[in-house]
Amino acid sequence: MSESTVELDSVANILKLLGDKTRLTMIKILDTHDACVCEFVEIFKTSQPAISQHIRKLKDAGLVRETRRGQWIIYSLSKDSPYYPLVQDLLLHLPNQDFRLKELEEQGLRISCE
Amino acid sequence: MSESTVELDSVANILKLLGDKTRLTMIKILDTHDACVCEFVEIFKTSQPAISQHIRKLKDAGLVRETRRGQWIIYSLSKDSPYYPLVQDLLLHLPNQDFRLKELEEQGLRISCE
DNA sequence: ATTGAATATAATCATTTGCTTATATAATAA
DNA sequence: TTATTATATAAGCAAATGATTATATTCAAT
Repeated sequence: MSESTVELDSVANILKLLGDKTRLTMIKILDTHDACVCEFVEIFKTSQPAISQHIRKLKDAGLVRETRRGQWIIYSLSKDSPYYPLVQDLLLHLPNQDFRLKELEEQGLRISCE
Repeated sequence: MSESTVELDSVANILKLLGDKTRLTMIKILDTHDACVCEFVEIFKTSQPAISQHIRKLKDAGLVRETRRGQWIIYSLSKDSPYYPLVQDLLLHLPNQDFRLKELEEQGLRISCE
């Protein structure tokens, strides 16, 4: 069969991880654009530590990987995760979140990280 | 497009709900077989109130519906839920759980509810 | 009517979660 | 070297979660 199944317990963990509005939105955004912590801070109007902690969970689960670029750390979806296919299927059911990055650009806050 | 997207917040809630080993297994089982509380009690080797409370959450979210049959209440997937397509996609990534019902039958515990 | 079986609900409690504040680290710029 | 910016980490705390025990409800059988 073409569907790759994974351990049920692991899937439950992934779903718990994505069962959070902030993290789910992050992943949806990262599906189309890499981003840094400071951008998420703006988008979610919350504290930097809060964002860092969300990101760490996603990173610990292997869903996201980081690349340092100067003083910024750019986060992106880790496409080689065994859960990537599952996550992709999930994201199809979510409305596009590009408007959030658009808002940032209008405020001139997106460029600040590049 | 053919994909039906739903509110991101609602999806986060559904994922949180399914981000629990017990509930996720329940849904996977219900995808192929209706079941009653007493069967889940046997399968998960946990207390009856614990199972009832899990079921209530699934019911409150509209993922599951109940049908009384004598003294038993039979639970089944609610296929008209707006989240049914999402759930179906999810379940494809999970290993089959039929062995759990098979074990029940071998112990003669499945028939007890019919 | 009474008993028993299946299920639900309520109260309680320990654990987990997600935030906050405060502080540390790492890279850049002056 | 010192200051600044981006990010991480730690500690503390309130709220949410999932179990347990005890009790209520509902239907069936006697």
